[in-house]
Amino acid sequence: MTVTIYDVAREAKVSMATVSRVLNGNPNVKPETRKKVKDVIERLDYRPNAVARGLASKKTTTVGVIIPDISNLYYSSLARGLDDIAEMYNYQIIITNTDNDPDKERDAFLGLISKQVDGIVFLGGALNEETLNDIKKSHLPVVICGTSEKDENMPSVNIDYNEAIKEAASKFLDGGAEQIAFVKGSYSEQLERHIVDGLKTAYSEHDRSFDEKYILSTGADYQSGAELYETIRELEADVVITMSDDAAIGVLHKAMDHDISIPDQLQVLSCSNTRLVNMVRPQLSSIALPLYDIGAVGMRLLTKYMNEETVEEANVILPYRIEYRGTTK
Amino acid sequence: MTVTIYDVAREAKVSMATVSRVLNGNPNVKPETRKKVKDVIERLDYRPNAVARGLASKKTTTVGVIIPDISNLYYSSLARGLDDIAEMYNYQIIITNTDNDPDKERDAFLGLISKQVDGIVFLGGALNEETLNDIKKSHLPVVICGTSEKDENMPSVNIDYNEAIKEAASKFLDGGAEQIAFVKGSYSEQLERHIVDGLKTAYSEHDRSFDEKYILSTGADYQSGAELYETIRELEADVVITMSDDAAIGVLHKAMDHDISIPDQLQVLSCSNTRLVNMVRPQLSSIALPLYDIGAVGMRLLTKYMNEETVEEANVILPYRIEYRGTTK
DNA sequence: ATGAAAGCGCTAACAA
DNA sequence: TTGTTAGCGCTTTCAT
Repeated sequence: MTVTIYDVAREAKVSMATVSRVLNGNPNVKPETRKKVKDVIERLDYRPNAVARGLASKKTTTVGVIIPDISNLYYSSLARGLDDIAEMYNYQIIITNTDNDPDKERDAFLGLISKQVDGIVFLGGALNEETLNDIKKSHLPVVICGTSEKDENMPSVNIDYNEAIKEAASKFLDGGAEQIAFVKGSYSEQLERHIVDGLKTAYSEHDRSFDEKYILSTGADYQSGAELYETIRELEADVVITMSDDAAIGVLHKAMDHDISIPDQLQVLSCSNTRLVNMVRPQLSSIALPLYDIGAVGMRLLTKYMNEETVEEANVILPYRIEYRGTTK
Repeated sequence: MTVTIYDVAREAKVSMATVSRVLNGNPNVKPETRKKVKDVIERLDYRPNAVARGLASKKTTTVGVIIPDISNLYYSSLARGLDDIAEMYNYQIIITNTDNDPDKERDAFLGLISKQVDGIVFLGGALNEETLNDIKKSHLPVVICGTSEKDENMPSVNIDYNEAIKEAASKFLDGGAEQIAFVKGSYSEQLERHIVDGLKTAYSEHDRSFDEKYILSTGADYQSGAELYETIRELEADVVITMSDDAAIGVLHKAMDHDISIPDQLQVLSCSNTRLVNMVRPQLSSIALPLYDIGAVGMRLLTKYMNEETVEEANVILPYRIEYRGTTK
């Protein structure tokens, strides 16, 4: 049979309360009692049952992670940052993939609730309205990483997309770019709005106006990018900015297949900077999002909420860098 | 306050036992009672507390996943397959990264045990001896995916590495290759042995013998591959087989930087076939491991153990394909 | 078909 | 400093 706190108490000739105290580092235990108990714990190879603990204390030391697709480098990089910090604070993470499907998202959320997680991190993708309401009703600590939701009043970690895109677009425009096309993935509307705003600002600062027909919509994968190339050519854009690295590489390769010279005839900039960027030739220019850090900071932020520490800033903005490589002039 | 099974019982004017029965689909409930209870559940928006359930039933419907690094495409592809099947069977997964560090691995395992997971999947990497013993002692269902451990008597899902490498090597040798170098990552010794066996068999079938100095050791990342190129050149190998796609691409790019013509002067074959293979030019030839399927089948296998179904074959071998693309003749 | 009651293994008042 | 005891919210015999 499995050894319980009761066995330890009996062997150490103390009450289970005392064992519980040494387990939880409660200072109100005489050092010699503590030692005695620890010895028995060691001898019996006793390990506390986290489930029982969770039931009694209403804390499970697990946090739920809702993520579109863990096999996507963008999200898994965020997730890795999360997990490292979670581990540091002795939390474990339950991951659920949603493919950005609202139904799956909701199921994931309800599943996590029933598992009594202490908090939830929402990674990337679009948070749908209904889930958002569920979250609010649950009164659970929630942090959103790498995306924005509609009313931006939930704790979050991001970069300043608006500013990043503005900076990039300005530079292209300064360099004489004719027309910038922007390829969005399946991100949140809010995030998209920031980006379009950035684009518009850059244009207007150059006394031009950005036509929304240059906003292209597609999947975040290589194939989607490749398929989009035709549209880009028809639009006669000479710069493409994409959300995902994969899509950027799809565009890039397709363009090269058409003997378009990169970056002279077409410049490509992605917005992720996963390690894919170094694996193509020419190397992909990219807005470097500190993905790992976003995840890590997000988890740290969540621990603050879970421990009811005071949080100075609920909406953390992390710095970005624009890495100009071979696909830009 | 949160609504409990007791509230439902009271409102429905039945005992909590009956509520529990309808919750668990126990047939011994009069249809009209069932309906009454279900109505109340709906009305109160009652959701069972999985922690309490876990404590009472000794089943948590969560499985632990021990993985070297979730931000690695190889592992995250496995993980995605896992999670999809887990979801299908109503399990949730707790993921812990180990970086192949034995200490982290052990901590991860102990953490999962204390969380009372119903089973564990070990994904890739090397399973260290001590953890292996812990696992055996725990009597928990465990499945190993995408790697082999020493005594191959644990349930596992893999491809036939030996055969795959033999086939690939034979083809190179048939094509007049002078010397094949093999680049291993940080995989299990057992797996490595299969691969070296395959290599040796291929050589001996060509009346040659494989010299172990052509086995190169490095990390699984791009940079490691790039750094290895020098060694490969010194060894005068004209074929490189690597475990990871990243490393292969590193070798590839470095070789191209040295104006080595691919595949004429150097052929490169990786062993993963993650979606990176299409993102380099020339496209990377690769032994296609059905990563998603390995994860999915592994999870399915685990559910069988957890439900105490009979398992016909504990060591599943999935088919592989060799995709010859631009980096091989 | 339904209910009563005893746990599951722990935490957290409250007493002492 | 330590022990007693009452739960936490559910499942699961055992009666009825």
